[in-house]
Amino acid sequence: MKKRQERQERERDEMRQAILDAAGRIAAEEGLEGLSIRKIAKHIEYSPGIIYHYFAGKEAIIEQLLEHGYLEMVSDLNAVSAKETRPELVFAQTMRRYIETSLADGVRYRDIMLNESPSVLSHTAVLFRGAASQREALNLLFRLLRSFEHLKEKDEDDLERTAQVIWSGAFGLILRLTMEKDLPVEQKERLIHHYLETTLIMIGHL
Amino acid sequence: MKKRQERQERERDEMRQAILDAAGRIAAEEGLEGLSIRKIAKHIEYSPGIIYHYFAGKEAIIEQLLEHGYLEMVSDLNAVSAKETRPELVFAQTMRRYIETSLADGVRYRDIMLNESPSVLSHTAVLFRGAASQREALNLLFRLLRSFEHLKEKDEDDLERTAQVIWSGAFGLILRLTMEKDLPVEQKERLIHHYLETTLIMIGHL
DNA sequence: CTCTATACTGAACGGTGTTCAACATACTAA
DNA sequence: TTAGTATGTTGAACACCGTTCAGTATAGAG
Repeated sequence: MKKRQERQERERDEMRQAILDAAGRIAAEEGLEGLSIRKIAKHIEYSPGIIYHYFAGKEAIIEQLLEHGYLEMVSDLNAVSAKETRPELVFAQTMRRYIETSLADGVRYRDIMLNESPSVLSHTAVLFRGAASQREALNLLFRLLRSFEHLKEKDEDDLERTAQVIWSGAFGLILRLTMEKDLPVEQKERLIHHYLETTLIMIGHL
Repeated sequence: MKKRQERQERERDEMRQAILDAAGRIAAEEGLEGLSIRKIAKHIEYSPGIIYHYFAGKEAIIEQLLEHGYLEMVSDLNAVSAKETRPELVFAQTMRRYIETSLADGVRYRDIMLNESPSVLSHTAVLFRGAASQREALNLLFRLLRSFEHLKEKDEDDLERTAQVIWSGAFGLILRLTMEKDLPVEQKERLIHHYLETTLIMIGHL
């Protein structure tokens, strides 16, 4: 009978999830750098040591946390691009959503705590590590590019690199906008707009 | 007589510099996250407490460290752009240098220590905070753009935003290249090339 | 020769991630 | 049913960390 094994595994997963949930709540409230093993332990009402039976260490927990958040976001982006059909609009809307969601998350992680630079740093990390599981997002963008009429036959590798360049651009833009946190909303908007516009110009002339 | 005051001030500066030097050496050897007040203290053969007579805290030291490195780099870029005159070439060479120097720094900070993700994080921080004192770099890029014949009369704000978008793109590209550390050199090269090319296409059609 | 400002120490506070011997409990095999 | 093993769990300990601060030494001013 392997019922036991199943249940054991399920319980293990539940514990892992409980740890991740606690970690998520703490990170949301205090920022990533406010997250500590001991706090998680207190939250789930166990002793700190136990966490190492379920995760290799703090890093592993953070990694899981960020990966989850990031994948959630990408699936969100996919939903957007299903509604519209004109390539330029799909592109613009998707990228805009990506940028805005990232910024919103940034505020969530940053403004809650008064602490200045370490949190900025942690936000950078969020984006950064998110990007590590980013193939999916890149694929999305790749498909987006393919949907442009004049890129239908373009060389695969070239298009892939173009996608990377565009993605990197958005990535950098988000960092800059996060950084200059006191930039008026209106000016942020203009920067995003400009980014989308110039990128579309570029796409148009490939 | 204020000779005394002068000397006192000089000594103060020397101590500050000694602290920064020690911090720099440690950061170069162990990465930014390996840097600690206590290690600095040991390095300069003083007790940890004294450091707080010269700096507000660890953050302040790191800030100084990064700002210094970043400014050095920008002045380096200026030197490059003085030699060549054709706008496209100046642009390409400057951006390439920026990217490559950043990557080289990345390796210095990362590969020396085996430790995986925290150092990646710290590298991100290097670029990120560097960017905080980045007006200078942006100005450089702005002037670069102005040197293109067809942009001579372009709207100031528009060009400024274009510069920001381009800069952000490079920024993001560097992060991506740092991230995927195992990418073959040749492929990195192709990505950089592609970035420069597409960006130039974009500039050409503004 | 006091006095005061500055430099400096070293212990302490309250954290951190991580490890590990020991114990408890649940389940299997005899 | 019982002995034995695998798993879950604890709590103390280790070796760090940034930061503060009472107290001491030292050097220059009056």
